[in-house]
Amino acid sequence: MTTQDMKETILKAAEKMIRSRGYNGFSFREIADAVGVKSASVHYHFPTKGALGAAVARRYTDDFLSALGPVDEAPMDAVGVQKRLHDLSRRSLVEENLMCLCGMLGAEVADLPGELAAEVRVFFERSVAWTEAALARTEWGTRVGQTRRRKLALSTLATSEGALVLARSMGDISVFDEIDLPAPD
Amino acid sequence: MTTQDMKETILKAAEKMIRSRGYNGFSFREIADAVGVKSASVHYHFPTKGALGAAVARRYTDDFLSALGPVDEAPMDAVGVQKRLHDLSRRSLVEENLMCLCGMLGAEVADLPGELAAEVRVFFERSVAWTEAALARTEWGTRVGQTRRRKLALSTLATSEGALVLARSMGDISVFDEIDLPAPD
DNA sequence: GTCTATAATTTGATAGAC
DNA sequence: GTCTATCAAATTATAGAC
Repeated sequence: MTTQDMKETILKAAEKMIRSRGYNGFSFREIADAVGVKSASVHYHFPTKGALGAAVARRYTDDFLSALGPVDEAPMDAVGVQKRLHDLSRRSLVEENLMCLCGMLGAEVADLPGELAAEVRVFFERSVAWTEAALARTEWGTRVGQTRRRKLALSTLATSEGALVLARSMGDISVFDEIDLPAPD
Repeated sequence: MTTQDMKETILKAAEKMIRSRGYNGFSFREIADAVGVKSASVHYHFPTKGALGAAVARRYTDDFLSALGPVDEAPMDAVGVQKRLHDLSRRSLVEENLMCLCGMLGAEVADLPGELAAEVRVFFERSVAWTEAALARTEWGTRVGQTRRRKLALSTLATSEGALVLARSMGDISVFDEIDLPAPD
């Protein structure tokens, strides 16, 4: 396995652990066990826990934006835009019972190393920006102003993050589907 | 200070720490320092961390439901009901920059002791039940069925929990107020 | 009830052999 | 690059003096 492959493997393992147990809920030793090396080797690739967390968040944000796709290929109706976003959360809940990485880290943000907290913020800023831009292309988006588009983007994201928390807390994945996204109007 | 007072003091300190840093982000020693005793004394009042967490959650849930007030004194319009709920989250964000205890614990739920995870679930069940019952008294609530009332209750709660995460993550409390609650219709 | 003292384990991180 | 070995600190929890 190349160095880059090992880095990728570690990032994947760390992402899964953070998304199910939080930043303070995993250790270098657990990561090491999961990927079949010793914890010193994990430190070789990522010097500190904060650096590992930040790398996980950067990669997650890039993957998330990639999964949303280019703005100019987004649905041309506002509800379709909302659904594309919401379905990403839904999929990770149904398929792996995982939180959104930044929904998890966002709750813990007051206790995170600065470099990681900064990445969480970037995730939300980029996600809001994507949604705003996609909404701007819809018929609804041309009728309303930028303020309204931003409000719908924030509201949709908040609903998705909260829906993950409720569904997992209540021990019933179907709760996620009982939750409605805010109507464009 | 009486035994009951000390228990209360410990519960308050623990609640604040969990709401800002999460269950895995506080320790018995920090609690002890905050209330001016030794960690062994905290163990005298709460034998394990799980028991302390569960006691914090029980107390929080009772306080939260008390703050909502009796269902028969809730607003008689659907939006008013939603706002009463949402304003509780807003207040703790603005006044103390704290998460909802169970929004925080809900994210971490997969890593919590069973007795604590059970209390988190109770919080959401009771909160949904209150909201459903309050909505049932409104004009809107009489027009729609129980399924729609439950959906609005869940959606409103999810939006509030998500709004706390976004506002704190983005380092801008005013984001909370940019987020719209789902319209009753 | 609170304390001192301590057990047993885990944590993030480093040094140095290979 | 990965390992063994280890460190210093922190963790949950308990025993027993006062």
